[in-house]
Amino acid sequence: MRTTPKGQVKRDALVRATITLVNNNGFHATPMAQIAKLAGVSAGTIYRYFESKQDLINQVYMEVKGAFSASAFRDYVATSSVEGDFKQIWHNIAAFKLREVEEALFLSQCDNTPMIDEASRQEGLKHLRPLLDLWERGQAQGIIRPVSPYALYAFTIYPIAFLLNMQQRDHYEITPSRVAEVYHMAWNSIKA
Amino acid sequence: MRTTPKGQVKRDALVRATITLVNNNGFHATPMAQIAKLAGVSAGTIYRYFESKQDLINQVYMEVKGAFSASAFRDYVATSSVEGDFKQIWHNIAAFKLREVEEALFLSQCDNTPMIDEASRQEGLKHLRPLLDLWERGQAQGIIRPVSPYALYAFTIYPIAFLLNMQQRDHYEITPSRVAEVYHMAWNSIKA
DNA sequence: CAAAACTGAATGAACGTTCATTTTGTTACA
DNA sequence: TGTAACAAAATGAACGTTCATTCAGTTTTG
Repeated sequence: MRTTPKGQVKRDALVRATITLVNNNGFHATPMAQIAKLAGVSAGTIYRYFESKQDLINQVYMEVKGAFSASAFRDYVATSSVEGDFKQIWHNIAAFKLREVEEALFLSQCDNTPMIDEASRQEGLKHLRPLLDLWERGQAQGIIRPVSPYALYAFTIYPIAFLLNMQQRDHYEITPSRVAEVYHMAWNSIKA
Repeated sequence: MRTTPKGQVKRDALVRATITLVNNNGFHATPMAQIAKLAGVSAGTIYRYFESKQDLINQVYMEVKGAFSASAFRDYVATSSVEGDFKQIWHNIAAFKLREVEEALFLSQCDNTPMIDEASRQEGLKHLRPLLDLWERGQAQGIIRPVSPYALYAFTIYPIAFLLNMQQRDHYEITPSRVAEVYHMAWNSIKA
């Protein structure tokens, strides 16, 4: 039995290496040679899987964003409780960021720098549809503040990225009880 | 009468050019030659004012951070009202970010990437002391949630940066009435 | 054994930084 | 005030390095 399609093992190693190195040094400060080395692969091999460095980053971004969204909406089926639904999705997102720290830090860097094409960025945004729908529903019911989804995102999801960054720099530790506390802060900021 | 100390005019031009170009392309993707060109200065001249590219970024960061803090606490004197004090500081910060968009975007990029030394970062953090003190006071009075200052920052100041970024990408427009709304979201998230 | 995958040295472009030279500004002196 | 001597600031071509990418040759796979 083969669990990993053979042709993907080097590609996966390259994706992993890219995430790690970009987190530590930034995109333009990490040479292709270093990515290849950490992946245990020759420099030229990268170009068998990716057209260029930019293509590599874009693909990694899309994949990580996909994994993130899949986690965010895992097992999600809309119920009659907007707050319950939101709580579930929010905790899914928080859990992903705590579990897949490297992936989450990578996304945070992508979303805050000019390293990703605007096109790929737009594409990645589409995955958030279910959350936007939920928010609209909550607003229609007068449960959630009637403000732009960007404002809702800024006060519920974005702060998690900040806290994760601080944890990474040893200024903050994210414990389970703190997660609950942070959730309440998020909900209080957007509830009507 | 000379209003601008002659020796600083080229340095200022270089600082401005750095901010603009780093915002648009990122640190490692903007060559010194380009910075020089936009500043209307020869490439070699940069090294009369800055030791290296890294030194340039660090100095620009510290200066912008200083201007930011000065704005944040302009005319601030602690009163007996924690909420009033917070409101003033928060609006000072929001006003700075709306007025000095380029500077604010630059800071946001610095704070979210490995482009600044951890030392400079720590140094810049010190300027926030008055806000941290205010928060402690509010917590002692039971007015503000007893959580880490990083959590308070994540839900009050950090979201502004996100909204500014979205405005820059034409996904959101920050109007005066929205500022008031966003303030309430911030306060609701941290009030006890 | 043919095709596909992989290698790593080679390539050329781009970069940060330096420095010999020129330009601009200041001082000294008649 | 005009000018010669000096100093400081600025220039931009040149240097050495680093980088993304290519490709001729080698190994692996089926």
